[in-house]
Amino acid sequence: MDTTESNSSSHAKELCGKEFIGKPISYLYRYEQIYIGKKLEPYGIGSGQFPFLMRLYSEDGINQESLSDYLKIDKGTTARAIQKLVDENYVFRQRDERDRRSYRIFLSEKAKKLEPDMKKIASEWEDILFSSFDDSQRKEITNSLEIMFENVLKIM
Amino acid sequence: MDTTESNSSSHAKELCGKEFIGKPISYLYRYEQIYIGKKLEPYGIGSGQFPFLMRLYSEDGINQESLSDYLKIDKGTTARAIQKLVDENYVFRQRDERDRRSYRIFLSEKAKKLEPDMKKIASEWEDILFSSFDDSQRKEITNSLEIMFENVLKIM
DNA sequence: AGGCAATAGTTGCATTAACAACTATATTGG
DNA sequence: CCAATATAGTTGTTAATGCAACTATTGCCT
Repeated sequence: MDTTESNSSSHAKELCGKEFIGKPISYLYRYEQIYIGKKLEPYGIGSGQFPFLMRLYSEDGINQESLSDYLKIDKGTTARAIQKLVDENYVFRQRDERDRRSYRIFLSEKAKKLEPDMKKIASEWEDILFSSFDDSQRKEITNSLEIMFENVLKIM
Repeated sequence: MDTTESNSSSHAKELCGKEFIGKPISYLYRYEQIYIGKKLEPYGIGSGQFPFLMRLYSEDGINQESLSDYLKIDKGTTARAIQKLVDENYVFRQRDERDRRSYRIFLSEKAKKLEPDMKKIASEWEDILFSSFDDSQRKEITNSLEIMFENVLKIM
């Protein structure tokens, strides 16, 4: 990969010798979708529902707004993902009597039984990503990614 | 792919107390799409065309298969992205006379003039991601992400 | 030469996701 | 209390993307 790039700004210069960081991030996202999607096939759901399910394992009974806020996913996308989870009997909605605009989302028994399966899928994906790193590097990288996440949050 | 019980369950435990690595990766990908998409609006193209344009700045005249291979993006997606770039006069196709199945993709003068603009968009995004890191950490993180990319490549 | 597998590209279809406009409920300020 | 505003959720539209089926060309093998 020997490329000669013209660098007409100080910023462009940084990009010259190496990859754009967007490339591995895009790749890791897209292939996680494929990997998780395949693993979820036997369960009748898709990769788009996975983050919501994982979030509910941590905090059952929260509403769609909270899910959207936490995952930073559009509330329309959240509405449709939850609908699919309802259709497949992974969660059910319950009107919040304190605020009748919102629904609280609860895991079904079926979903609760599958929690170990779901967490195993997540951790196996992590094991692939980190297969060449030791636990200390793993922590370091995870931490760096979360800081980058915060850096973007600050300006969005 | 290693899916042994001991390995994954020990890591599944780690998943309990902290974030799934997929969360920041997904976020960084989705918000890059939004950020780049907005920056590209004045140019009449979308975030989906950006990686192809960037790749062509490094290696002009390659074919769609090479673009797909390098970016690890489906060839159907590549076909449609290149079509949009053709429609907006950023690139043109030229039949490869040595292999008439393929087209070589070349940057137009318009695209060449905009190379500094495009690289500036890319590097400004990187500056946001890395805003709390020094150059050495930046290199370290970039390198780690590329290794994770390779780790996934190995098994896909 | 003829046939068959591989390669390059296109297109239909499905999923994920953002954005915007909309409904319904809640809250706040006169 | 009512009007204006804010919040929770839904839905239509669009873009990016992967997969699979298809066409066309190439190259290999007997």
